[in-house]
Amino acid sequence: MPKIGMEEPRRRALIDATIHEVGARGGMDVTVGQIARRAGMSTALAHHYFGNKERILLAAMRHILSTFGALVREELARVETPMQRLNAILDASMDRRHFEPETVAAWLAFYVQAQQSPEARRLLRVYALRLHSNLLHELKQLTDPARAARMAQALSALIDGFYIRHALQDQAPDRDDIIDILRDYTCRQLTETGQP
Amino acid sequence: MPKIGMEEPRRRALIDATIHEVGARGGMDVTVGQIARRAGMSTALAHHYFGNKERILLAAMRHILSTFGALVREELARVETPMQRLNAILDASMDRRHFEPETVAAWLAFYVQAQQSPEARRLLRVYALRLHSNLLHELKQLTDPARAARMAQALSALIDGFYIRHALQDQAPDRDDIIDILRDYTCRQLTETGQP
Amino acid sequence: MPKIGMEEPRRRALIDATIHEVGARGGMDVTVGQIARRAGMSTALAHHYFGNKERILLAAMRHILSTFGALVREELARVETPMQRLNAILDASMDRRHFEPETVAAWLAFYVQAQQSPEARRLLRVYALRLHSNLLHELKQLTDPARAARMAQALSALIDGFYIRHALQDQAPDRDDIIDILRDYTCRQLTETGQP
Amino acid sequence: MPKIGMEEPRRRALIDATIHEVGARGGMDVTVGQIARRAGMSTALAHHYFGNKERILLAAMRHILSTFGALVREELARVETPMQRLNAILDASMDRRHFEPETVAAWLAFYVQAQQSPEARRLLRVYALRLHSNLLHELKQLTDPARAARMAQALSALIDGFYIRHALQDQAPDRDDIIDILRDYTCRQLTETGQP
DNA sequence: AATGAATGAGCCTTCATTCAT
DNA sequence: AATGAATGAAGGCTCATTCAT
Repeated sequence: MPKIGMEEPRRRALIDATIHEVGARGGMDVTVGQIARRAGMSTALAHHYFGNKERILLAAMRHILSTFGALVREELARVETPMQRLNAILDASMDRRHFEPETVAAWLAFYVQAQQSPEARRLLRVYALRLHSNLLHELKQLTDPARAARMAQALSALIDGFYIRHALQDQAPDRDDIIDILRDYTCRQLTETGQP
Repeated sequence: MPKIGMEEPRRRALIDATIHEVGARGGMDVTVGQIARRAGMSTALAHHYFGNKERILLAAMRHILSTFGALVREELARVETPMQRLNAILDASMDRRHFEPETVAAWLAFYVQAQQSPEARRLLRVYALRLHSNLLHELKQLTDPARAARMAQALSALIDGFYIRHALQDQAPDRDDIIDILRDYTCRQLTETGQP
Repeated sequence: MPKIGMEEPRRRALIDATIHEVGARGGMDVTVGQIARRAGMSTALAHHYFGNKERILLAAMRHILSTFGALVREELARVETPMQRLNAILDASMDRRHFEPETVAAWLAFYVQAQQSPEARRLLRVYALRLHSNLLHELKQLTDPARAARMAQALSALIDGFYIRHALQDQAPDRDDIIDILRDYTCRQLTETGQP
Repeated sequence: MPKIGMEEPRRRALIDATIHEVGARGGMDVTVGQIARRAGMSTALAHHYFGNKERILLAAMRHILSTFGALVREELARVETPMQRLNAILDASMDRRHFEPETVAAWLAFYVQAQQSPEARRLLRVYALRLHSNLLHELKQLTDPARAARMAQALSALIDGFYIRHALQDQAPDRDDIIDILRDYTCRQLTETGQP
């Protein structure tokens, strides 16, 4: 009985399965078979919908990044002042949902994948750039352009750094401590005390 | 051509080849064949010396981490005051040699590998712990324990964060800018303008 | 050419090919490639249906043993008296079909395999036990329990002994002579001329 | 320090190691490396002494068979009458030394090997022939030629059959029971009670 | 006499991908 | 829409054998 309009749910199921599987295995060395099985279909169908493995992986990556982007946008929509908006970005970046082990592992795996796949690289650049420009936009209203730029870079690095560390080390600070550190950093940078 | 005492040079050649190959391909999905070919020997010989692929990979990882550790120790040996030593750690962490594209790629790949291989995980933890305790040791002499702890975590994250970003994004700040940011961060943290 | 329901014929083809190949080569050192080629398919498909080499070999062994068992049962169904049934077992054991060189070689190879594979050992034990209990059941109705037991053991050993010798030596007696010897043995044992 | 006159002990060590290794692993799939290691030398040396693997295996087989032959000869030297000599052959064939698990396994493995290697086949034929003619020689003095021939075949088969069964099945009768069965068989055959 | 070094060939197994139904 | 069938290609690993010392 040929079902109709199955394309969307099937694609979703495959993307979800990919993220779970990549996360569970902790790397990109997942097989189409594993993904398809978890998604409850045959490998042939997976290929039917995505053409090849790389495209499945890219779709999953795109999904993770767009989820992240949506979350930031959502948080930003709620607040007004630059300082609030800055904090909103940081909060969103540290949202609990990103810290689910599977997501973290998938994220890290995609980082590596990006070195081999130009398209993955492009996607990651888009994410990095957007985070950077989001931060920069708010920071520019809070301090001079040079410092704003430097802070945006530092905050981005902190976010990625904590993220990656969280993926591997039990001794990494937990989410609340991280937010404290980020707030403390911005706070001190914005407090005008010229370095002697 | 001497036919004895080949073990050491062969192992070295394989380790170097592994790092280059992992770096060049940007991931752990290198074959023993590729490594062996680059090291100028047969795959059988590679297996003869290391037993299996994982052990080759781990040896390469161990080499990278110990190189990193040696560099830090070397820099630390040159200076005296806590502040100098702190800067020495940061400088060493940002040493140009770590930023050769192949090394960066290998480093990143090892991070992923660590999620699958307990031994890789252990190695990475050792590195992270050592960096952290090195930083902490100096920071404790410069500020109160709570802030020292927080700073050590932040600096570790910044280092890893910049490192990972450097691996992927052209727009990542260059080494000198990174050092500026790290210095600026520590400087501001250590300048007593306490938040109430 | 129908593309569904291929599993059964494929498995059969692989089992047959295994027996032929093991028989032709005279040992278990057959490769999956050889088996698959003879069965007219790729090695990948062989693995698809059986999982791994050992399972292919075990399936072949199981097939040989169950063929043997079926033959005995078939012969037994035809006759009535204990003596007839005893002879039926001996006849079936010496059936021409078991003496095809390939089957003999495969049989022998399985005996060796049994020393390494617990499952193979189990299968062979089941065969030996069944033969023994079949013999014993009839013999008990023809003589006292002690002698029945001893005869069952002797006949089993004779069957296996002739079988193995047939596999290797041209000078081994042929099937009819073997049957004569078996009959003569039972006959004399059952004729009451007790040793004092 | 080049040792001299090492050839003999080295060869012996390799032969012993082969038998142990084949017996321990229960098959001919032993590697030259395993044999050499157990014999306490390098694989290169093993090749130096025997040329190739097959020759090592054959030497081991030859050793087992000649040990068997020597034992029979030894036993035969001790007794006089045909009946005593017949029993001596049977006793020697069932000697405890043959039933050490390693020897049994090696024996069985050689049987299979014989299907692939003409030389192994030849060796085994020699053994079988010698056993047969030994038996025949004595039996001819105890009964008519036709029965003697038949008995020789039956006894050979019984010996091999019990041997092979012993290798695999716990339920096989032990050595003493086997000897009882063999004696009982000959006794009844030689007792003149014409079959009706 | 003895061995570490070295390799070519081969085997089992996996996997992405295609095809016919 | 969906899948079982099927495979080519490749990868990790083993091993008998050779060579130079």
